[in-house]
Amino acid sequence: MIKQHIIDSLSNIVTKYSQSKSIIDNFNFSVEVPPKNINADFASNVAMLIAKKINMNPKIIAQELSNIIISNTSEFIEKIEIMGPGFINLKVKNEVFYRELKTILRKKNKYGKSIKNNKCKVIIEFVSANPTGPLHVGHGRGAAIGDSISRILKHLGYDVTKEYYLNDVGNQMLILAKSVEARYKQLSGEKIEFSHSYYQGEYILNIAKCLIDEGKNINEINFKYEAVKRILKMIKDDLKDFAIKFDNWFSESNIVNGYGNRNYKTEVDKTCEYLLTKGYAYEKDGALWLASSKFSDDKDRVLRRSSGEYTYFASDVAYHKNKFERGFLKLINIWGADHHGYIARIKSCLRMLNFSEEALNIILYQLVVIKKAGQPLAMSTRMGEFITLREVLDEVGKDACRFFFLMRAPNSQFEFDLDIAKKKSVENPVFYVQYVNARCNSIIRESYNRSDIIRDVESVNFDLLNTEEERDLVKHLAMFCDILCLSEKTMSPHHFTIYLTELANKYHKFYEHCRILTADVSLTSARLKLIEGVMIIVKIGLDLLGVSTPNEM
RNA sequence: GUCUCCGUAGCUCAAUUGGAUAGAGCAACUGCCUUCUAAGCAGUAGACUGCGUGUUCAACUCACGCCGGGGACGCCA
Repeated sequence: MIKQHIIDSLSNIVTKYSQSKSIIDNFNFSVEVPPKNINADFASNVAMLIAKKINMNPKIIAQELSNIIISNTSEFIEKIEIMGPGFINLKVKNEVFYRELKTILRKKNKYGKSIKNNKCKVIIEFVSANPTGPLHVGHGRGAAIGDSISRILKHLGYDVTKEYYLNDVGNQMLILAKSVEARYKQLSGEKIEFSHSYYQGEYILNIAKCLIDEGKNINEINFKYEAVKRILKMIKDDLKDFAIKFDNWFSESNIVNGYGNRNYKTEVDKTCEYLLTKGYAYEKDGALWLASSKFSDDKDRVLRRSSGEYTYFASDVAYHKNKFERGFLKLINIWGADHHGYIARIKSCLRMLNFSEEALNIILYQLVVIKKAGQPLAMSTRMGEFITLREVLDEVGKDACRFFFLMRAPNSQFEFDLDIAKKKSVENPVFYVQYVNARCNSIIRESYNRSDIIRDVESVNFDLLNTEEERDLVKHLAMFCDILCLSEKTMSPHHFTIYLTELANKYHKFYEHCRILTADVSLTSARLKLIEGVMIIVKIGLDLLGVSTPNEM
């Protein structure tokens, strides 16, 4: 957390400085890594912000500030320069970075763990695909994002629960049951038409075949039960091979039908009653309406249909209420962008129920466009036209697939060109990063043939790591925790794929320029420690993405 | 029509949330393996950041308006 340390030190200085100018403002200034052409480790824009406030020349302010900085932070700042319109550029002493490297080596895979010291209970809900068909690539993206965010939050110290919300009630279940039943009858020789409103996918046919093979009488078969059971098995298998494990599977039928006792009021009953008594809901045309337009929604929504059945929306509201009641202080939902119109509705409802709407954090990911033979494919579960996650997993493997999904910010839509993914699988960026670990490992193994190496962290002379490549690499390692915090702030794991690719690039450069195993024992020992540090960070980083680190490639 | 997201190199995407000369990978071209893994490194080429106006010391980033693409607007889930 070198950057954070600099921010803290600067804050103190700025506060005193502005008091001397009788300004009250804590200036939301930045400390960033400057562009390559600038010979500094960090740069701050604080002088320009102050200058604007009191209408003075930013360079003069920068000069005054830097005098104070240099006399207060001499233990870690080596040099200050004022450049451009008034940037304060800081060169940090090498030993500061070496100290951070030592911390990495001491803490190993616990490095960066719980730096936020926040044990807040968080529930993150993702995938939640309807059990009417196998997972497609869109679900895969949501799965990769959700799982990676939970890993990041866990590493930061949060108490995270991963949950899958299972929509196992409603119309779609009826259609599913009928679809399987129709296929079953066709296979049994009945000449019936297969409605275009049924699920067209081949998996429906396969389920029907299985049922035939089991030889049960048609009257004994509960088609809905059999279909959901089998599809759920497919989904769970796919997730398992995608290295995703949920802590909890939450069934919508619990909310709608209760937990078994039919006479008992269900959660959705209670939620709707509450809204009714508070005047947030009203009856009209035989249906129960939510007055969501009084909040941030653009119109009112039906909670209970005139048929007496609850809408999906009603059970979803009760479900979110249930999450709060289970004691979660922070709710994260990973939704496909097609749900965006839903946010205003659910948030306005949470306010009516007296829950904090800020506690609900919804991350939308743009849908994946699949391209095959240069043509974008239309996706529709019902038509059976979709690329399954399974297909992509089989083609490119779990690691490449996850890394690929996580290279983009959730909010940017991207094209998944299947032909490229298949053909270029070996040149996927994930291998570039994994290769770092394989190369490091090979050297470490080789080093065990020598008895003169200094293995103790405290006895190694890190000052010997003084080439440009080494300093660059150590500096990049020291940025790890900042990326961790950034990923939390933006709720996006893609910063890590970028960070790791850059780290790999710096490592490979180092590898080309610096021979590690040489006759110089002190230098060899220091470089081996640097390699160990790289391996630790690559391992933690890839772990946060759910990608493995093979020792040999 | 209303809302929303996106538009950056030939392609797929970044840009530390307003910072300095906009970066990677793939594709193309040129070099580098009898020493720790060439799934690598070095180099060349490739960008009017869709268009326009504005805000300011500073705009890919913010505001407004166009153009183009995705998505959402059910008593479906």
